Amino acid sequence: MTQRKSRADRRADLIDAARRAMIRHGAEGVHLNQIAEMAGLTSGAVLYHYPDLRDLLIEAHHAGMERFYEQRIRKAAGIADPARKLITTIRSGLPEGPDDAGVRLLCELGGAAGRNRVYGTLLTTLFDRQVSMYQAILETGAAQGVFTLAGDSETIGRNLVALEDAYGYRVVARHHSIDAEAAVELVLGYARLATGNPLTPIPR
Amino acid sequence: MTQRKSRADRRADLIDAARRAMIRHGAEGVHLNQIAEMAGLTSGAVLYHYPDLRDLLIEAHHAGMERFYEQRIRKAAGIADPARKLITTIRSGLPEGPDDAGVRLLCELGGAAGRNRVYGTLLTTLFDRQVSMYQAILETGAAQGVFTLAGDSETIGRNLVALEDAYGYRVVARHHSIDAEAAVELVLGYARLATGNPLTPIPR
DNA sequence: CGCGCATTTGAATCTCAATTCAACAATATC
DNA sequence: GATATTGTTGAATTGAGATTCAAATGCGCG
Repeated sequence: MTQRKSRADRRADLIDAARRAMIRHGAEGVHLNQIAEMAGLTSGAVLYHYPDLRDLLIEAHHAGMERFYEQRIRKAAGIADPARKLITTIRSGLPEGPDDAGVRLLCELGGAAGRNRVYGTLLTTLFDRQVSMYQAILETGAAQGVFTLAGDSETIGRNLVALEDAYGYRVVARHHSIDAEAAVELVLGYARLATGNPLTPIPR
Repeated sequence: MTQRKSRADRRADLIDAARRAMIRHGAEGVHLNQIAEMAGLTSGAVLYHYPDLRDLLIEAHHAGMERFYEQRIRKAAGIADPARKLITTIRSGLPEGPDDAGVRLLCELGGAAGRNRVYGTLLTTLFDRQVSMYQAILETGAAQGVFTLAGDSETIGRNLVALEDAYGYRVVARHHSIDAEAAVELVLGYARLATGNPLTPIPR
């Protein structure tokens, strides 16, 4: 038998297994057995912890978003210079390649969000948090005089998140000319226009 | 029995039924019986025309995209003034509300495009066509001197399509403050920045 | 140690959608 | 108007995945 675990540990495992299974099989096409297999358990054990599969899927999506957001914050955490911070943040919002797990999961959710209120709310909340994150960077840069904002910070923030989203989809769908690098450059291009800062990859 | 129809007519009906069924139940969660019911037939009849369901779904997605794209072209067709044409085109790329069928179907596809090459290609192709559409408008406006482009037309076109995409998702997911109107205004805001044209709703 | 509870299995069962197909009905063909 | 062809049904079958549950197993604890 598989290593026996405490309730909390096992639930954490299952959330992670569900996340990975959804990336492979789709947010809605995923099957109980696939999640069980990912976790190295039988379907009965999964059901023991989550009698309603939907609860597990929601928790898994929630966890995936939290992980995605936290990672972005962490990557930009130590950077004081607003220009460098903005560049780093933009990079962290785009997939590293077509198989990037974090972005793939978010993409899976897009369609379901139109039919499912819970998923819609989840995605909407993430969007707003990311906008706030950008606003903070933009306002700081403006206050320091390194950014000359071409509009209010909320609008620019929204556009940055929107562009990331959309180009993330392109990368994941394997657009022939919009790969991970090109996507970064496209978003950076808008950021330059909106901040009046050259945002060179390695600013002095 | 339901009215009997020719092969071609019935297939057209089924494509439309599949499109509507997918919008209601999801691109991947849709069932044969739901499509049959939408078409007013039994599952056997559907299978008679499409032994492999996937073929029907692909054709339905293809038709949905074609319809979406053609509609955009048609709405802007008679307009000579580049500024008005750009405004109209932007409007036509965004959903009219959270239940907009055209955009809903495209959103459904986003997640699947990462796992399914056919869907990925379909979406990528649509993206590129829309970019070309915008490029033509931008270039015309620049040639006439009414637009002062803040970058090359391809980049601006890509950003316009990307913003439409992303805000379309927000509207469909019922974002509390980004409704259909706000989405139009956000994309227009970028278009103003990129073209240097005020793009007022009713230009003289 | 041994009791008792929590976790997991595996097999049996249930459920529901896909699939098959013989029979039937509408339409076309001559 | 007879016959062939095409489209459709409805009922039977199959199959895959969800669900249930008694039994087995590991673990904490007195």
